Amino acid sequence: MLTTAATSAGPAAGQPGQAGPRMLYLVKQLELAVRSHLDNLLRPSGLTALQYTALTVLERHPDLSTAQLARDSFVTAQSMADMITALEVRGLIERHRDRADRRRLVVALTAAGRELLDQYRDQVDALEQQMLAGLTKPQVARLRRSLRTCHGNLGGRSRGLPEQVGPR
Amino acid sequence: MLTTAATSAGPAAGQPGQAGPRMLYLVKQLELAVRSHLDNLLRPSGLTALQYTALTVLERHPDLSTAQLARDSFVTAQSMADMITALEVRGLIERHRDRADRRRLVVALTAAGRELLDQYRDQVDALEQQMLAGLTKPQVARLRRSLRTCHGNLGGRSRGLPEQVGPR
DNA sequence: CTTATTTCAGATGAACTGAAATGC
DNA sequence: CGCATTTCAGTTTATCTGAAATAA
Repeated sequence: MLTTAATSAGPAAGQPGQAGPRMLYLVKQLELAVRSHLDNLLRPSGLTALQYTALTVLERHPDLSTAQLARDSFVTAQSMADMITALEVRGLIERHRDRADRRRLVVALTAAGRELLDQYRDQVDALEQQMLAGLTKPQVARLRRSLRTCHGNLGGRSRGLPEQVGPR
Repeated sequence: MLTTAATSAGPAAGQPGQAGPRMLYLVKQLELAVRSHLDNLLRPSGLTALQYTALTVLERHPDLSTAQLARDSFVTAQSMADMITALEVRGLIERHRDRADRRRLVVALTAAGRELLDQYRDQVDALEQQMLAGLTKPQVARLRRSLRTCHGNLGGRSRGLPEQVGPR
């Protein structure tokens, strides 16, 4: 009853000074639900939620390197490289050397990649609307700001910070 | 630049009617950061964030079955059973048959499991405080309510709903 | 008989570690 | 030379699928 834990104090809550489940837990539960729905929705495409997310990031920010993507997703460069390779094999992205720094293999969407995103945009929008049902526009705006604040507080800007040192 | 995607409109944001990154994405990014910090914090214990979370759920709700835990975590019963077995081998939980329904193997914390939770409670509290830095008490309360609403909107109550049918 | 729970056995995929090659 | 990026090779771990046993 992970869910029930989130909706009642519970008879065994013996810890002092703790009112309800942790915020950390609520975040985790929500993300679990989101990923599950998103995976179901994307199943026909053969993409995982993580791969889809990577594509949307590349849509907003072309010409990122694999290493940059990896840092921001809290995975190793190798893991991200595997995922990127899978997307490349499917023809959804292409890689080419950065002229300025020829170490870097920058990644960009292909036309097929953009088409796939277009194909699922409405369904993903609908999922987001389902999630936010019952919240007013100002409430959504506040939620957005709070999520960003929390992310920033945990070192979310990442860029260049070692910070995530150990293995997962 | 997953993170940068969250903090700027981005030059390649060509989709109409979309202001900034999706809420789905912000939730994912925050959870990613939380899990990473939590895994780092728990590394000395040898527990993953998922295992730790399962222990806290059992602390609030003793005598849940493995199948119940699995449903609420959006994993198969087998996956959860593996994880529970690992915790049992370490002596952190124990299993016994439910008298009322002898199919069920209910799970409960052992004294060692409770000790481990006590040992990490302060550090996890501190992580939560770090995440919420800069938010006022009312803001935190609103965030909590919104997270619960979103979770509920995605079928978060689970109990008895098939709903999550397919494989992940 | 049907259903839920648990367990066994095997397969798969995603992530990791370590080391090497390339280029700044 | 030191550092970042990418890639190669091998391993581990977590999860899944399918099938069977138990009990309501």
